Amino acid sequence: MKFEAVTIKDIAKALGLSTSTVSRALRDSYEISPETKKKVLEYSEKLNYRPNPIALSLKEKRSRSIGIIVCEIANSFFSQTINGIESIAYDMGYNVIIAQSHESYEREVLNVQYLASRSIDGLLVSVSSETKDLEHLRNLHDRGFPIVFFDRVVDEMETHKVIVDNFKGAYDATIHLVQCGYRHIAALAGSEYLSITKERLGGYRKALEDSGLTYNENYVQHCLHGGMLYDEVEHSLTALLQQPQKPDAILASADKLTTNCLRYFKKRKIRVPDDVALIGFSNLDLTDLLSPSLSVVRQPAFEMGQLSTELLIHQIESKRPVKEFEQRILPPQLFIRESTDKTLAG
Amino acid sequence: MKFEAVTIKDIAKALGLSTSTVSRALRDSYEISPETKKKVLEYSEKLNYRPNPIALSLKEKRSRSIGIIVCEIANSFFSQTINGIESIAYDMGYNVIIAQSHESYEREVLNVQYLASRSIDGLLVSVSSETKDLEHLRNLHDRGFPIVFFDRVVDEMETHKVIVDNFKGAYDATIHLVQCGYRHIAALAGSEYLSITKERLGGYRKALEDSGLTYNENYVQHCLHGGMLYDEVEHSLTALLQQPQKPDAILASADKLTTNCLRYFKKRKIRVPDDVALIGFSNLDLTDLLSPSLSVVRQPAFEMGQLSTELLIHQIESKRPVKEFEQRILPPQLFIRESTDKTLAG
DNA sequence: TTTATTTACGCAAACGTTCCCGGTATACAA
DNA sequence: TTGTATACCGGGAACGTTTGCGTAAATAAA
Repeated sequence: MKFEAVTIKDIAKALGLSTSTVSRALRDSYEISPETKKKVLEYSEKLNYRPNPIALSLKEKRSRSIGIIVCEIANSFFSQTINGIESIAYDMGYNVIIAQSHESYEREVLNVQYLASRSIDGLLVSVSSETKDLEHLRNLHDRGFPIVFFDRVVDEMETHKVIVDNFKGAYDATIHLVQCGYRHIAALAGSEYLSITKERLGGYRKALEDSGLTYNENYVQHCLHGGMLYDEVEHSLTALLQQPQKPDAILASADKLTTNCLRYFKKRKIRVPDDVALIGFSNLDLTDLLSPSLSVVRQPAFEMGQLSTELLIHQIESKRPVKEFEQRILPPQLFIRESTDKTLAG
Repeated sequence: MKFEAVTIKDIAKALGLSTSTVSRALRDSYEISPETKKKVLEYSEKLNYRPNPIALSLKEKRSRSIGIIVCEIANSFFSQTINGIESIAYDMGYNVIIAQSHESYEREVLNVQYLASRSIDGLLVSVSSETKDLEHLRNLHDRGFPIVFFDRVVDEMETHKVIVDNFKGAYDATIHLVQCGYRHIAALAGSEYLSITKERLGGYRKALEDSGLTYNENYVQHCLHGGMLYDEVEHSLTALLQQPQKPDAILASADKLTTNCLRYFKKRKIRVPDDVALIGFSNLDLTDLLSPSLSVVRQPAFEMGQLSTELLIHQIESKRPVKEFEQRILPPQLFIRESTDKTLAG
């Protein structure tokens, strides 16, 4: 089932020219006479000639395509980020190949290897929640391969990084809870390996301390798979609610964590915010339609995608090795809705 | 900024062998002695040799990658489908390249051209809601290029197609509304060009007739962009609610249509289902958490992705041109929740 | 010992493209 | 006539890989 495309050879043969002449005519070289150019252009137009990017990639050792590795595209934050990435890549003439790790370290490694061997020119990465060993990426990075991290970055590698101010996001959310009168604020966090988890917990803790509340480590639960598995969330929440002093508010630090939290409460007929308040990091477009509507910390996902891609392509196209790396920190946005604010409840 | 990978030549030179010998040793050819094989294997292991897929693609005229064209990945149905596609493609050793049309015909054409020139082996397509001209796809298809349509298929082309029983889905949903006592059932439909729109409206109409209700074309509104634009939905709903006899129930025939419908009602403080009931096609994972929880027709998205991919890869790997095409129809599933059933309302 | 067969490897072409290094023909000045 | 630009074009290598064919040496069969 082959699909024969027309090549430069076909054109050359048909026109009685050499491939070099046809190639040059197509690229409008000064060495080719106007008549020949015209003939070649017309004929290749007629046959709908398209240069073979595979052959070009092989020759030029670059493919004008970049790889993206995320945990899930079925996640509002990441699909919005991908849209941002695409918009820039498209403008700059790059193609985008998306791979999902599904929060599995093993899949992430396989994807990195695949994409690298596939001659992509650069990589945009948000690591999986299982990832602690970075050999698969460091390997590439050490050899000068352009990598940009976004959202879930890693401290151990010197590259461009684009993140949101997670500390501030969690801090503001926690302060908001305190201002609403909650005093027993628990945190439902993602994988301990992730940078975002540490930063968000940092903001949470600082806000408690600044508010004169004591930080209680029994009030912090981790879900290794970032809320992807409902059972994990259920287990963590059950643990939290079994504390001697039941928490009256919860800060969930990831999209799926937040929604699965809500699902748990609905299942157990726990009223939000009356029995327990809930605020979470989320980029869902539907938070206003949920019951109750969700207070969230929202990230500028589209912009993060755009910015990361600009940094990456800039590095790819740089003549000399890039040694100075930037870390861009974007502001999160706080949205207050019914799940924390009793006065809003309908 | 080049990234030099180790090639078969490097290995050959280092070991004093020819490239052919190394190549054969790596593929475990019977023509190579065990000792040579061992040497080659060990050395290439040490250097972490990876065959260059670009070179392979050029030689074999196939890239072991397939293209996907959907309108949006930030859409539950499509991201679930993509997961299904990926799962099969991964098992069969294929890589997947995703492109989004964002419901734009122009973007769709560009994507098709890009992917085709990129030497993909086959294409999985769900057309944009603007698409009526199919030249960009027919062109490829006529030359024997494997294309499989899913969900949004087109009648005009003879290929494998995987769809859900849209007629039945809409029929069942409408019958359900009738059984709940609604008598003035309107339909909020997607683009008129789409197969799914026609089929779903067909089911809606038949159900009305079978129930002794008259079909009223003023009760049918189309949104060209399938609900992507809130204003479009608002406009359509306003038109529906301005009918002399206001509808008491609405069947929305796409994901975004359904959620934007709910958003409209919430904004206007129209109570669901008391003022108007709502049921829609949707693959959201959060329909149970919405306020009110949504009655939906759900599609087996993951399975559709799997099935489409199996058909596509089968065609790609078929020795002789495939002339007999299958149309697979999967059953939709009806979920009854608060938005239509007053007895469930909390 | 001669001939046939097997074993183990190298050579070179091919995939589509670009580009360096030539070459030839015409025109014009010396 | 010779020299020398200029304009235009072709040959062939290279990118990394596979594979058909050729062939030397070693072994088996005669």
